[in-house]
Amino acid sequence: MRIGELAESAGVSSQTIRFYERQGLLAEPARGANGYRVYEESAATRLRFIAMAQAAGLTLSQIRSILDLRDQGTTPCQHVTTLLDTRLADVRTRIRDLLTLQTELETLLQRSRLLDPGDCAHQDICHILSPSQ
Amino acid sequence: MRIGELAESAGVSSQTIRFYERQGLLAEPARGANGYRVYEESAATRLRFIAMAQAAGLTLSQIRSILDLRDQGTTPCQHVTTLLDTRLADVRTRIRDLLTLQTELETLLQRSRLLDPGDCAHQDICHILSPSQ
DNA sequence: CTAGACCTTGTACCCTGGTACAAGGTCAAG
DNA sequence: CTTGACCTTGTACCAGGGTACAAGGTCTAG
Repeated sequence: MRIGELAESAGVSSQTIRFYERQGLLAEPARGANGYRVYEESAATRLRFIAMAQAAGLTLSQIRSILDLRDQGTTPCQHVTTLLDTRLADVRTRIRDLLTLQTELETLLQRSRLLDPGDCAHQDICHILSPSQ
Repeated sequence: MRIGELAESAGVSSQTIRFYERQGLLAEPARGANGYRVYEESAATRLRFIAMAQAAGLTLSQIRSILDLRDQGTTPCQHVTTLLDTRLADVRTRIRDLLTLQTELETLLQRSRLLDPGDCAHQDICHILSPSQ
């Protein structure tokens, strides 16, 4: 399988595959007589794994750490669990922060409906976003 | 007021103030005989506004667009309202996405508790993150 | 034999909001 | 007169996940 076919089957670009290779996510593949990269089916599996892990919100370097364990022959399940746990905590924190921000934005927008732009003083820049809550 | 004092009073670093100046968020201030930047009180107001707008989730370039209107003598309220409206929609979308991700992560972690690492096959890389949901 | 679709490498760039460092100038206190 | 805290400019760098482009090689169909 050449890089373009692999890219096609994984739904990424050839450039992305070379990028992943540089990042250590994909091993350097065999080369044909012409110097073209020649991939085995396992590369497609690996790309699918990367996509799954990205969808779970892991970074490429975290994903690499998983793949490194696997390549060393270690079952990475415990590490994966730890990463997902940490990620879940981050997501929960982020959700809380965004809910707070949502409320804040709603308050500001309500204020904007009540305030008259004609009253917006120069020194405040804009009275919607002013310290006097 | 010199840059260090302004920075202190605004809770940012001197470097950040120079960065904002380069980004067009702060006008170039007057200079003392020694070449030092000399700020008026209005610079502190402006920095406070920037901090407020950042807390509302606006980007520096959006904040600059608000400040530009104000500097041209236009009341920026309508523009601010539009930006906050758009931002609120983004925040809501982001919250929905994160809630979906949270559920997904919980599902994966539950799966990790049920699966035996000893069963994790090499070709899957890790069975927790495997396509067979 | 040539067009065009593919492949190679290397390098630079995108965004965002800064941070870090170098090499030098200025000023007040001791 | 020196030390240390401050200031100046310019430049480069960080994460994260790629994308873009240049300049060239290769292969296949017509």
